[in-house]
Amino acid sequence: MENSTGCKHRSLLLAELARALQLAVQLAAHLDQHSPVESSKSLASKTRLSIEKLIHIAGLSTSEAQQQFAFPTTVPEDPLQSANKNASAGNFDSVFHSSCNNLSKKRKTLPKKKIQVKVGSGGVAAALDDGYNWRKYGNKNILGSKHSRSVLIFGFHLKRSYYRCRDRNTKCCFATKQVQRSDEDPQAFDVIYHGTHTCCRRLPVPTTASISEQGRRRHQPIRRLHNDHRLQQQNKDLLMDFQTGVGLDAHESNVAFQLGSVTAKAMMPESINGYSSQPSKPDNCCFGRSPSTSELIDISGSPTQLCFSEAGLEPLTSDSYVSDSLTPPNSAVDADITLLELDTQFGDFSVLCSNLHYTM
DNA sequence: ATAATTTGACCAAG
DNA sequence: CTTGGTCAAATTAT
Repeated sequence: MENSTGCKHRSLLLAELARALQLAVQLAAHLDQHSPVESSKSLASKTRLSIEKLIHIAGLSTSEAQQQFAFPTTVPEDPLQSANKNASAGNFDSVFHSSCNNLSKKRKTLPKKKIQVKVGSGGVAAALDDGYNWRKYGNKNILGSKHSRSVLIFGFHLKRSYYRCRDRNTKCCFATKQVQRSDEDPQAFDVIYHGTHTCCRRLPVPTTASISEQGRRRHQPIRRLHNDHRLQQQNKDLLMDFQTGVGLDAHESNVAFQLGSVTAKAMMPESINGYSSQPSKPDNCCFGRSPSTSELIDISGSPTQLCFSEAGLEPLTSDSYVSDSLTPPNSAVDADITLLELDTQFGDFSVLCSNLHYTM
């Protein structure tokens, strides 16, 4: 029984993969032939939707996939809209709505929507911002995570956070979501939606494509979220959690930590804390001390990449990009290097991206 | 003062 | 007995 369900799930994935590939090929052909912009846009949009659907299917258990994709023509425009559409198809939230008012501490066994968001240059909070107003009402330590080892190294436990719609009382909006770091990808977050919103969205939803777009624009000027102090606060909190996790505090200057397979060892300048938790200062001024010259370096602006290596901590500019600036001064040294990317202007941070091994 | 988040307790499902 | 989901008091931020 489970085998046949699993096969169907796999078939669903493969069929959608083939469709995504076909769309991508068509799009490439359109671009080569200088076809009308509108048709290219349309193809690009279809491709994006197909990929979003793939991500969604991949995130579902086999039974959920069967349940939710009984109507395979339903292509989600975005995670939340998809939830709404399935609801209108009577396949997702009719079930939920029939019992959503039965609020209790009972474990939820109702249908849910799971998506995965990657942290882009906009930071964690921006990546998790789906345009709705959520209120956190609890969190739990996650047990049995694949990353529990890294988590223990960090000295804290991975948590799942529980959010409910802020319009719960005013508009009887019983949508909830859970957020936790992905087991597969430490840079990604799993977001599980329960129920649909009866309230209105605050902002356009950042689609998976736009999230990728944010990633692509990593080195471009950012003109967003200036007035969203709550997002900035969330970013700051997440950063503080991270700092606590790796043992960074105002008095510590040495750090060695591991995130998954990524290891970093560094002598931290005392002013490392100046790199962070300073969002939205009027002049966005952030300084770090160069390990080689002891000069104060202005790393204001966003995003800033700092290279942790045994040589110390150095800011990277877009001019001196990874391949150049991470070349170890002494080629005989084995270096585990990671990048800590800090969006100092907004207090965003993300730990990225590579396990750059130099063995020469 | 008010709003938002954190945290431990509680209850039910597995 | 363990774990998931929620509540509500306490704490923290604005």
